Amino acid sequence: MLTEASGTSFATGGQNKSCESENYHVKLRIKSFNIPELFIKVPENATIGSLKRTVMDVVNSIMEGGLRVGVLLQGKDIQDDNKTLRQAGICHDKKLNNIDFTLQCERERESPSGVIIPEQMDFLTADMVEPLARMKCEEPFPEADVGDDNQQSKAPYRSRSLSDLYSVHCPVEMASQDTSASSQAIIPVSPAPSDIGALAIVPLCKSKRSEIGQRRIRRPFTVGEVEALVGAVEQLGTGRWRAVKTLAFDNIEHRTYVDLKDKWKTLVHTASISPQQRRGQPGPQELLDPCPRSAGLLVPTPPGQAPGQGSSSP
DNA sequence: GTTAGGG
DNA sequence: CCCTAAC
Repeated sequence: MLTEASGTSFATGGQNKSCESENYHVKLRIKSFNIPELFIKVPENATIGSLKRTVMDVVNSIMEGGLRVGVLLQGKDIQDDNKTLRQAGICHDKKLNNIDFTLQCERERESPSGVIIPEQMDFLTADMVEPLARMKCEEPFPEADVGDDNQQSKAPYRSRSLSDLYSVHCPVEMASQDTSASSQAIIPVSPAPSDIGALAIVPLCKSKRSEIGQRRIRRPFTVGEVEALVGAVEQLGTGRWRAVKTLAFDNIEHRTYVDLKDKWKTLVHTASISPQQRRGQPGPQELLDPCPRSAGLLVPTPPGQAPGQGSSSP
C-alpha cells in the first residue's frame, strides 16, 4: 500500500531522452511480487530455529535454482522479451493498474528432502514470504514522469514504518491441536504446469478459519512493532487507532486497529506499574519521554487534529 | 465502520 | 485477543 519504495521507472527506449517526443517513460511502482506457493513440512517437535532454517533452505534452494521475473499484464503473461513496453501495451498514457510481476523458478528443483505433506497445513503463506517476495505492482503515476513522489508527504513517520522492522515473522496460523497444523519440511511446489501463469497470483489463503470461532494465534508484539506503534501514537495521539493502523501498520495484516489499541493499553498499563523498567525493554513512556511536549503519554486526541499540529479552525 | 472498555 | 456497547 504505502510502500514508499521507489518508483522504478522504465524507459521504452533509451535512457536518454531521444529526440523523439514520443518516447515517454513509464513509471511503475512495484509493491510486491507474486511468488510460487511454498509448502513446508516439519515435525511438531522441531524447534523454531530448525523451522526457520528449513524455510531459509527452501528459499535459498529456490534462489539458487534461479529465478526469473515474469510480467503479467491484465493477467496475461508477457513472454516476448523483445517486445517493447509500448508494444506490450505498457505506455505512460495507459492505465497500468493491472501489471503484476512474478517470481518464477528458473528450473524446477527437486524437493529438498522427502516431500511429505502432513495433513493440511494452514498457514499464511503470504506472511511467510513477505520479505522477499509477494510484491504487487501498481501504476501510481498515470502521467508524466516528473520524478517526485510526494505521495507520502502526509506520513512523515513512515520512516519507521514496519516495512523495515517487520522481519519474517512467519506467523503460522495454526488451529492449535484441532485442525492439525503442523509444519514440516518446506518444499517449493514448483508448479510443473506448463506455463508460467502457474505460479502467478499466489493464492493467499487468508481465511483459514472457515469455521469462525477459531481464536487467532497469539503474536507478541515485536520491539519494532512497539516502536512503530509508539511513533504513530506520538504523531496521531490516542483515540485514532484507525489512523495509527494505516500509518504504521498498513502492511501488517494481522494487526487490527483494535489490536493496536489493546497493545497501547497494555503498554501504558505496564509502564505505569513499573516506572523503573528493568533495563531491557523500553516502555512506551520511555519512548515518548524524549519529547513529551504533550501530557506525557496518553494524549487522547479528541476528534480534531493530531497533537502539535496547530489546528486552527476558522 | 470506529472507539473505548471490560472480559 | 475477544466481545460489544455506544457512537
